[in-house]
Amino acid sequence: MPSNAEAAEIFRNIADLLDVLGERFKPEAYRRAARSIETLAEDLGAVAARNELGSIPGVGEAIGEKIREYLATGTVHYYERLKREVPPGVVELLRLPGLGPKTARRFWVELGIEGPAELATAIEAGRLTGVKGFGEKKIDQIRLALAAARAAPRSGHDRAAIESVYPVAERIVQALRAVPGTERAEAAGSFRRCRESVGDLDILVTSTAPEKVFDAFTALPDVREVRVRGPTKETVVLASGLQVDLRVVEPAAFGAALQYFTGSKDHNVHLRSIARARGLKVNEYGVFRDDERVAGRTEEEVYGALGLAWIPPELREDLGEIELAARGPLPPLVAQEDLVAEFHVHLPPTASPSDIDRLVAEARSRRLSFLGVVVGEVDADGHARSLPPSTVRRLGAAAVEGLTVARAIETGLGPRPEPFGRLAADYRILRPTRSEPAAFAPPTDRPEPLVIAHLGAEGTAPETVRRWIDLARRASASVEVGPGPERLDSTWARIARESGVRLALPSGLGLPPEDPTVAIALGFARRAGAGASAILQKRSLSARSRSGT
DNA sequence: GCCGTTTTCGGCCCGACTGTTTTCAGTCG
Repeated sequence: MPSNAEAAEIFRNIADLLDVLGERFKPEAYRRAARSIETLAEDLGAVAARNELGSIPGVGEAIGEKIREYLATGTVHYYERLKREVPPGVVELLRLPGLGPKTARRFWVELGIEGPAELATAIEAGRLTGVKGFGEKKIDQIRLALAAARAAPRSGHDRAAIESVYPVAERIVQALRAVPGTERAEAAGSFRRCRESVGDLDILVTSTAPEKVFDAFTALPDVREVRVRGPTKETVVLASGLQVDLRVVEPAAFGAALQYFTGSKDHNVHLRSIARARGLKVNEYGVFRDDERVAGRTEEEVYGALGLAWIPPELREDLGEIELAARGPLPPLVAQEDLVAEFHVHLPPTASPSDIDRLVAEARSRRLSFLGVVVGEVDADGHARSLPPSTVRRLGAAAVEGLTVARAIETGLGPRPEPFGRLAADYRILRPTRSEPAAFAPPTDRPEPLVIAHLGAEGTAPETVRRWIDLARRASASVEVGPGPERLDSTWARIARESGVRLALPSGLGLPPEDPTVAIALGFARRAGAGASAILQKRSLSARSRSGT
């Protein structure tokens, strides 16, 4: 079964092999294609069927042909040939930190070393001593890297889920903001772009006393190792294994540095080619014409100097956003202040009328205009439970000026469960079940589903998710987006949005202020290119009731 | 191998840091 992920993996492996073979530009070309394919919101097969492989950034004639070969046969001849040319162990050498293609190639060609085990033996036998370019420190470094790789064979390439990085980023940024001399401190990189997973955490600081910032950074409680420390950057590894890069720049360069360290790589490369075309140079210190800095203090300035509108970080993947920004300001993406409706709140079965009062009070203080509370649900075993009748009654009378209060039931597909027969509900939250593949038709019973939740539940096949999104479209329902295994990530959110399905985002009601769920859900929706109109709102509901029943 | 307000050929982002070098190569992001 061909998959985008496997195709990307093949092209990445081809890049590594070409690297070891000493190719100059092809490896990056294959990696670029791999990155594009990975973030594609659609199956390669579907794109190929429309004859549109060439529209994928970084995919041209040659790679397009290899994709078609892969889709048809499951393999790529070119890849198989390269694998026969290079011993597998030589590619493994590339995984060692500090050891790149040039060195791996030298080991292989000059010393006949064909893998990590042979390299270790060679070092212990003193075969590297006296070889040009290998001093004592370098050899020690390699020995340590080999030992680390033996102890944890697959570490170093793991990416952390963004929700787990949030508290870490928050803590570090706060700590650095507290350092005397710090003017600004921000997390950048894929974290700021709100990617689902984060490889390294990038932190950017402007300060009048950089040394103090580096000292505070090194002294953070969970720093396990300092990997690099220079006058403008430092890299540490936390106890969790997360690598954190810190850069300190002068305030006049903050915008340029933030832009640069937010990436993505492809986005930045594209920006620079535009700069060159205009006789400009972009780096992390600013936009320069000859030696004169023409922009740098803010990101808006940097984009402006290149003739572009500012681009939200979540869109910076070089997937067409730059071309859009060249034509004028981008349409606004959904923002925190658009999240004025909460459609999916659970209360414990023991909830009392006064719990309702508290919930309503919180909804008002958050300026929500809609509050939907689950009053009855069917759990995974088919057992139904509902809130006490007195609580439900209180809910019915809870609406206040400016706040609509609604009752929801949450069920799987199929006939409405009997226990809810007399329970008045305003809408239904549908929870997909994997065991109902034949039932992909819009339910006709009332109330109709408004939200499809828990869709990303672990183990759900992509094809099934696709069918649920299609069901949502036909039923005019929305799908939940956000972090965690039970909501959809930004790639799926984009697929949903592009097929006209609204996205349901949490409002944060009932969550502590430091909980990142809302920020991440918002980030995913923004990555999907969603504006406020793509989000399920109170008015989406009123529009439905007017046109329906 | 890709790509084009610099190009259909000839480029391919740019700088920091480390180690090994007396001026640079390799790696990394």
